[in-house]
Amino acid sequence: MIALVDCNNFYASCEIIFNPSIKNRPIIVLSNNDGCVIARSNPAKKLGIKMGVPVFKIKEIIEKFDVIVFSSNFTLYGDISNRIMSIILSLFPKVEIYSVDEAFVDLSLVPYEKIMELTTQLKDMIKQYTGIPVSIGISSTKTLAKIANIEAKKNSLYNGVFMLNNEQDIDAVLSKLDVEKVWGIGRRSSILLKYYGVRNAFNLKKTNSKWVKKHLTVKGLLTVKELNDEKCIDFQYSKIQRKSIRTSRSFLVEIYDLAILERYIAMFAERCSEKLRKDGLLSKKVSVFLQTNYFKKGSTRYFNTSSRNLDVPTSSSIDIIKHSLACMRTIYRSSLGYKKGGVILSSIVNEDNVQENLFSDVKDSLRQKKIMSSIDSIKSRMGSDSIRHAVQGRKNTKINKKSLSFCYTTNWNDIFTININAN
DNA sequence: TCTGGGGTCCTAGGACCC
DNA sequence: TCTGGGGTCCTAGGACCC
Repeated sequence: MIALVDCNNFYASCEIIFNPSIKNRPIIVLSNNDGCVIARSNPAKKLGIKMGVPVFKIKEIIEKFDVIVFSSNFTLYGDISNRIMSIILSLFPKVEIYSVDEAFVDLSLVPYEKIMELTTQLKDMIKQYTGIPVSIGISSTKTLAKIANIEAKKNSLYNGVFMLNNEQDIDAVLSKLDVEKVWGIGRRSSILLKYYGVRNAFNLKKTNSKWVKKHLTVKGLLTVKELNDEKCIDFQYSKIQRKSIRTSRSFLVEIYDLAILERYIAMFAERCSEKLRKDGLLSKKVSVFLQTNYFKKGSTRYFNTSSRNLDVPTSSSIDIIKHSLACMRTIYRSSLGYKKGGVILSSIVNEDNVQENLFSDVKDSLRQKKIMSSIDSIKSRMGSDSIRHAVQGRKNTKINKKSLSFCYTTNWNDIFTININAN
């Protein structure tokens, strides 16, 4: 059997840990620039606030119902996530960390009659140690465990842990589940499926394999097999090497000025190279994209990317910034205002697995390596703002976060203070 | 006024080879 | 009248995930 452990309303729950008094209030967490809703507490869901809606569209609801609004505090969520994952790993050796708030647990070594007891214990432990409520769904394949998890969340009778294990029960649950809710079936596929009368997960389970492969590719076929109790999607116990690294942002206002764009692109490029170095990786391909505001009616829709293949893989900010800026200039059109941009690194290889070029300047790359490690160590001691490339300019390229909570668990200055009054 | 960010995988079609 | 057959590799774009 496989268990899927999934945190309930994760980002909202993280905010509640340090503000217990808001536990039963409607809470939403916003994306970068405080743009749209990316997490909601249960009371907020009940108010009809949908995932992904832009804040300005629900302004009235927020005011009327006194909804509590947080900017996203990914540092906090990341740290809480790490704590939860280590609790899971302390009880179960075979775990796949699937996302910031989800993990698959391989229960193949757990005796069947012990499964409910142990998973319930895990749920209680996470709640006690971190304050985060989780739901656990158990079944024979990942896809079915996902569905069991939906059930565990939906029905409070199950007390957060639900096992889906005999065909009759499975079919009963599947026939009540909208096909779009199935893991792997997205918006596009569900439109197609519904057009052909495949409305719920049970219909999908019974759909002809050949038809599915033709219309939904092999991925769809795997999903259908998993619904039919056939394990197809393997566990990934160890972290596999990343294939791409991206840093991108929406800008608060439309940017026309090349010099300002250069600052942003340089900043993105540097972030990307820092991520590379942190993982001991090198990249051989740099891409940059720019995009105009496609929500604005009547304005030119422009999206373009430009890439460069490098002779030798690198993780040097100097190189990566240089190439990113060169790419950016080839797609920049001075008449347009840009709303979003980003840098993507791909063709990623491991540091100690490099194919050097016959003509590469080994001396220079060693020199750059030293510079980079100096910069990294200065930043780790003095803060990430302490040193920067000239092209990034002196001003901070800030994004809007009006309602940011503290980094309670990762920053000494943000640690809780308790005043005890002797009187 | 105002609409996130970071990933993965698959496929069709182009470019190339003999 | 009439123009092969069998491959590989790469990439852009689409669909999906959280």
